[in-house]
Amino acid sequence: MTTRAQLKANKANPDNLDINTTVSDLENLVGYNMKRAYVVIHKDFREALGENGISPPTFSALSLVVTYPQISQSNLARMLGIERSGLVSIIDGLEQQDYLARVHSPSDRRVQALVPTAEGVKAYHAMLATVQAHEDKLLAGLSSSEKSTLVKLLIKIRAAESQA
Amino acid sequence: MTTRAQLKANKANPDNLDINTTVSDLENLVGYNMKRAYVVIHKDFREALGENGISPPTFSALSLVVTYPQISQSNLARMLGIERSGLVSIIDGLEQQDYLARVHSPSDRRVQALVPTAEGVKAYHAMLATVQAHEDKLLAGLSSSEKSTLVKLLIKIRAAESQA
DNA sequence: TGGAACTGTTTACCTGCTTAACAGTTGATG
DNA sequence: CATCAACTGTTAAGCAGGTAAACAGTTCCA
Repeated sequence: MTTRAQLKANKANPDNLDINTTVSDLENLVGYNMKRAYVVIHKDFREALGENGISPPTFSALSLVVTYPQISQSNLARMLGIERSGLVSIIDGLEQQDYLARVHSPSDRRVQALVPTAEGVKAYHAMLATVQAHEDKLLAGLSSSEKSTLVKLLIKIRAAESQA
Repeated sequence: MTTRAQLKANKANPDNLDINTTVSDLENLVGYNMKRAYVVIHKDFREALGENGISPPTFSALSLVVTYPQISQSNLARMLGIERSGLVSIIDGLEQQDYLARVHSPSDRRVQALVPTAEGVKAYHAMLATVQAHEDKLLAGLSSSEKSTLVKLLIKIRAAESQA
C-alpha cells in the first residue's frame, strides 16, 4: 500500500522512510507497544457503544457493581485501581442513567452501597455482548489461544506491580 | 464464580476483598487487561526516569528523532499516531532542553526538520538503557520468549486497526 | 493562475485521572 | 468513656495527554 503520505514522507525525508516498516528502539519496548495497541482497542470500544455510549472506566465500574452488588465505592475504587475521588463522577453518571443506586448501609452510615437497578443489569449485559463482539472482530487475526495467552501475560504484568 | 459467602465476607470485612483474585467479566476483556497492565508499565517508566524525567510521549518523540534525523513534525506525528497539534508542545519541551533543534528545510519552507543535538543523542541513549533495564526488571517474571510473544501480539493488534 | 493540499501553530476543549482537604462516622485504646 | 486514628464519600484544583477547528504560509498540479 503506497499512500500519499508516504510519497510526501519520501520527499520530506530523503531516506526511504516507510511508516509501516519502521524499525526503532521503540518497537522493542513493551510499554510503547502496549500503549499503541491500547489506543486501537480503546477506539474500537468507543465505536462499539456508539455516540452516547459509556466510557471504558464507567463500563468497568458498572460491570463490577453488577457482579458485586452492594459493593462500596471504596472497594470498587480499589478494584479498579483508581482513587475514591475519581470514582465519584463515574458513579454520578451511572446513577443519573438509573443503572444503579446509592443506598445507605444501615450497619455503617459512612458507606453508600452501590446496587444495580434491573435496567442497569439489562443494559450492562447488552453492552457486554456488544463490546465482546467488537473486540472479537477486531482481534480476528489472533487465534483463540493467542488471545488467552495475551490475557494471561497482561494479568501477569499487573501482578508484577505488587512485588516491586 | 463468586459465592454468596464471599459477598458476605466482603461486606463484613472489606479488607478481605482480594484485588488479585477478582473474577468478573472484565478479566476476559482484552481491553480492560491491557489498560490495567499499561498503567503498571507507565508507572514503572516514570519511576525509571525519576522526578524530572521526560514523559513517555516525549521519550518516544526523541527516540524517533534520534533514529530519523531531519524528520518533519508531520511525519513524526504520523509515526506516533497523534495529531500534529499535539506534537508541538512535546517538541517545544525537547527544544528547551537542547535535545533537538528545529531547522528550516531549504527545499520546502513549510517544513521544520527536527535534528537531534549531540547532547540529545547522548541523553537519549542513557535514558533508553535506564528504561530498558527497569522494564526488564518489572517483567522478570516473563521469559524472554513470553516477552517477544507479547510484543508480537501487541504489534498485530496495532496492525488490525488499518483493516477495520 | 487558481485552487487544493500540506506545513506548523494557536486556541479552546475534553477525558481521566491525581492530590489535598473536609466533615461525618466508626472502632480501638488508653 | 473520652479521644484519637482511620475510614467513608465528597469537593476543588490541577495535571497529562491528547483532539478538533481554524489560521497563515507554502507548494504542487491541472
